[in-house]
Amino acid sequence: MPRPYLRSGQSCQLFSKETKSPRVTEVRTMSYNTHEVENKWQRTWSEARVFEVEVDPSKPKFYCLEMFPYPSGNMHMGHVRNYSIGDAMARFQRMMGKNVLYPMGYDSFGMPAENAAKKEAGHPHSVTERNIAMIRADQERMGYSYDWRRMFATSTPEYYRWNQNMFLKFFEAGLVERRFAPVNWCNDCDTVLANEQVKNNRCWRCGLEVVQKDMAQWFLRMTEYADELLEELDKIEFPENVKAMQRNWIGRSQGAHIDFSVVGSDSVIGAFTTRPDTIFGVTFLTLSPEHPLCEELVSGTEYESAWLELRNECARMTEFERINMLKEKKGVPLGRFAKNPLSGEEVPIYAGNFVVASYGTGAVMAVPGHDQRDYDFAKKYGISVRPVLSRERDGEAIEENPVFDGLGWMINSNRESFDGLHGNEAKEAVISALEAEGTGHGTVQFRLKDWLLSRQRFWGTPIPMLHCDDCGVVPVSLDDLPVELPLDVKFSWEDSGNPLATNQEFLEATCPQCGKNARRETDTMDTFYDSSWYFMRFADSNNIARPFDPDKVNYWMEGGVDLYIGGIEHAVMHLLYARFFTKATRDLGMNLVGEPFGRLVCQGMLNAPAPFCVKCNSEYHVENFGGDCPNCGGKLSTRSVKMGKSLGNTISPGDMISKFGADTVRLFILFGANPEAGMDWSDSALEANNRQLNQIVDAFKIGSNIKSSPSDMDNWLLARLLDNRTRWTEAMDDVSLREGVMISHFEMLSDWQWYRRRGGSHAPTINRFLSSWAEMMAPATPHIAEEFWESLGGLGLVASNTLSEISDLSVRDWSEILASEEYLRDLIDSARNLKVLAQKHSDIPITKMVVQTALSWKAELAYEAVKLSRTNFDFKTKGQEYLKNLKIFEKESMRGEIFQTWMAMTAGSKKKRGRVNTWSEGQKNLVLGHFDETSVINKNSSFIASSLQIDTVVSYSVGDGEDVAGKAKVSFPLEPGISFI
RNA sequence: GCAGAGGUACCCGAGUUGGUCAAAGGGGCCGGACUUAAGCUCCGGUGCAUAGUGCUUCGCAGGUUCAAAUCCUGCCCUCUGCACCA
Repeated sequence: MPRPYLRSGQSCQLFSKETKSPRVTEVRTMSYNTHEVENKWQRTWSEARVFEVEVDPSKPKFYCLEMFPYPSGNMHMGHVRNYSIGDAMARFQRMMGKNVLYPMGYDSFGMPAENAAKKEAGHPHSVTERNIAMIRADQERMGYSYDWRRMFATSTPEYYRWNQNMFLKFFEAGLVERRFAPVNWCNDCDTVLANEQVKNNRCWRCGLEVVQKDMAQWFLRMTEYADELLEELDKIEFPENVKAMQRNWIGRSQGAHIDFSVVGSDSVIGAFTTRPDTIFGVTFLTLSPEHPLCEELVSGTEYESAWLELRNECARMTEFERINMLKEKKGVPLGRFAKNPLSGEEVPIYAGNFVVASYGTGAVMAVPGHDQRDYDFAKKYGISVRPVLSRERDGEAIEENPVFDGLGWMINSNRESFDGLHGNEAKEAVISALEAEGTGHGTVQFRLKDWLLSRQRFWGTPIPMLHCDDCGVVPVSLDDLPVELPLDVKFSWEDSGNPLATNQEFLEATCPQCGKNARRETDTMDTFYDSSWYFMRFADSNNIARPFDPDKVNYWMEGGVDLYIGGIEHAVMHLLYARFFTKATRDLGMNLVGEPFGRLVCQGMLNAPAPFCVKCNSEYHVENFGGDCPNCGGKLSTRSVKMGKSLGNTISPGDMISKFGADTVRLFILFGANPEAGMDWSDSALEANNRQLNQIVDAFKIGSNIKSSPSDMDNWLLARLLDNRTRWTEAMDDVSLREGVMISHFEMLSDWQWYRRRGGSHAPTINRFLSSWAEMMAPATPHIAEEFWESLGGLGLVASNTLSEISDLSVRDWSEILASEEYLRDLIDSARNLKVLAQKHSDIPITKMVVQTALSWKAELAYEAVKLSRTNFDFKTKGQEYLKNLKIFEKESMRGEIFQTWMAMTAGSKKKRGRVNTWSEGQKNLVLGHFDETSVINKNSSFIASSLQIDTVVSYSVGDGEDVAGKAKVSFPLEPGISFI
């Protein structure tokens, strides 16, 4: 049973306040008081608590989440786009009857708060609190439907105590490690960085060049999960580029670890290679200049100084120099030799600037015969080249440049049984031989490193560990959590480093093992740790006994977050950490799911115009608009580039809301581009969307004040409603928001306008149409939709209702009324074009249109053709035979014309397909139903006449009147001959 | 160099299981209606031709097909990520 969706006897008061102004009554477009409307509904929603949800196993759940923001002050347009997408989907899924979890929180630990605190000599805590209040107010102003009860900030002890709690559990499980390691250090930020946070050897945050330091650091053993992280990428619904980036980052490569013993020494050089099948082609080894063995090998020899020079050069090089220098491969001999474990050959050892210390073992077995880089190196230093793979079976291995680096057949092995093996078989044979002789083994190498977790910063989660002189490194006991950050800390530019390190009160602790004094760890956690599990906390935000209740998490997280929306910049870091974390907590028994995110949508860039110099190919700050290029003095043009502070081409959401209202901003954002696509900011497009919204307001105003009289158009309107809503539901379900909004905010309006133009005016139909329309508008423009809903007397709130039932419409066959209207539209369209042409042949203005519809035998033929086409009749082979047996075909004089018509209907010509293939279902129904074109045209003659701006329209079947302008011959079923007088 | 995404009319942008595609929608521009007047709203136009179903077009060049924006091959260009990764 369809749910009743209207209260009876409602009078319409839609925006009656607006009509007070005498000016407005003249203006045909209604505008509305956005602030009043938006405030009113935001208040109503909040009071009715419609967005508050709880676990309810009887309903399907939908977890809609946006990457929570770092609170840096006011909300910016990128946020607006992110949340407008999420909110539309959350609201849509609620309408679809889902139990929707849609939370918001703040990722509030991090460096910027420290810097701000220094600037104003305050505390990061107060800076953060203030910023959270600002961004939250902005979010509320946009009307986002969050369950605010679940809100939290990660910088509160209520949250970060669970960071610590889980850290200790990871520690117990052996996932935490403290070790000395060469780390990436940023002088500006005064802290180490994880590998993921170094971009082109620069700090991801401040851009300063990263230097290497050796320090004791805390690691999370993410590499334990490397395989699973890689393999499950195939199963999850991430965009391809994100998957590619993660695969790239994890960088699994399969190969062999091979030990080369150093001649005249006990040392062994382990090398990783993906091509063990080329082992017989090794003619030298290359170590990274930093390799510890280098020093040992050259110490006290004539080679020492050259090596030292190379090592120092590599160590002090800036990034720019390094890139430049690496165009040239450079190396020095170390004066020693290593023994190839399979061939027994002794090959020279080099140090090379191109060998990366941190990848693999920092040593490369060089095969110049089959590796381009090794080949170039060998040629430069006069080292021999030995090809050991052939392109063909039983072929030769030849030295060539560029080298052959594909898989081939082994040859020139100086041991039995290897020659003739190919590709993977060859690799396996070599590995088995190495394993049998204890000189190597098959192995997998990852580019992914363990997660370097510790930061030497204040504003983060304190790592809950203690340093005891007697017991060493000891975990804080679970009962002593949280280890809180002290609030009585002053920040200033003079003090560099971590204030925790000098805070006596914080530092002093008691060792839980021996009871003596201990020193607290002063490193805090990388803030990516905070965001690696926040989505699970949202399932149970206010739990004070544990991070989250497993039952709640398992309900909400089943299959992962259903829709996760955020920026592509987190493709590797956040998304990889969170995936790892979820698997780790799963293995601790805290949750069932292993992959945190189901469908991931990465919103596109938001661009805005900025001055641009074509010649210099660079963009400038907006203050240069109208001026000349600061670089070359040439004329500046405009280009759309990513919105950002550096160019000043930002748009303030607050200003836009004040000017046009939240609904217009949301409509613009959603209509401007699909979520994944980049989008350009345009003031004129924003204004156009505002006009569109005002037109809709106008439609509702007219629609609820109508004199009622039924007509055929009512069925048409309901048919359009059914079609639109079906397509809308599909589009929205697929997160194709642009398409969804196009239907709900554009096509619905133009259908409404056509209905009105055609004289539609029936209150029950209109009510039905408008109330469904109000629902369809709710995800994108919720405030105005709610206003419409109320004015129509709808029950409850659109925000909490499920979509009203329209299945009663779908049982009816609307194709004929749709086709008939389409016929009329097409007729007017072609007549309009023809009229222009006809006018050229006439000296006096055209006043009359004559429409000659096709003769009945043509309609009969069409009927036969359509009927046959429904049975998958093969017109090509059997069509002519069928035609010849028809009664009409008996008239010999007409056979030529009949044949032509039949062919046009069925087989078509080379260039045009037969009508049975091109007619829509509705058109076919018209043909089958013996659609009376003449009477439809005559019935609508005055409408057609006014559309075409002529006086009279007459229609008759060919032969029933004068053949004006000889148009009888072109008449065809559904394509009448049209002439103008 | 490797990987991923792309190149559609003045602009943005849909369309890519081949056919109803001269190609949705929006912006801009143009015309008409309404109006004292519009920056509002409504109707229409916006490749060329034409009293009609014709021609040319979807980065460039070929190919498959009765039929290509859509499929295949090669090339050019743009964006993004990774990069002496062994």
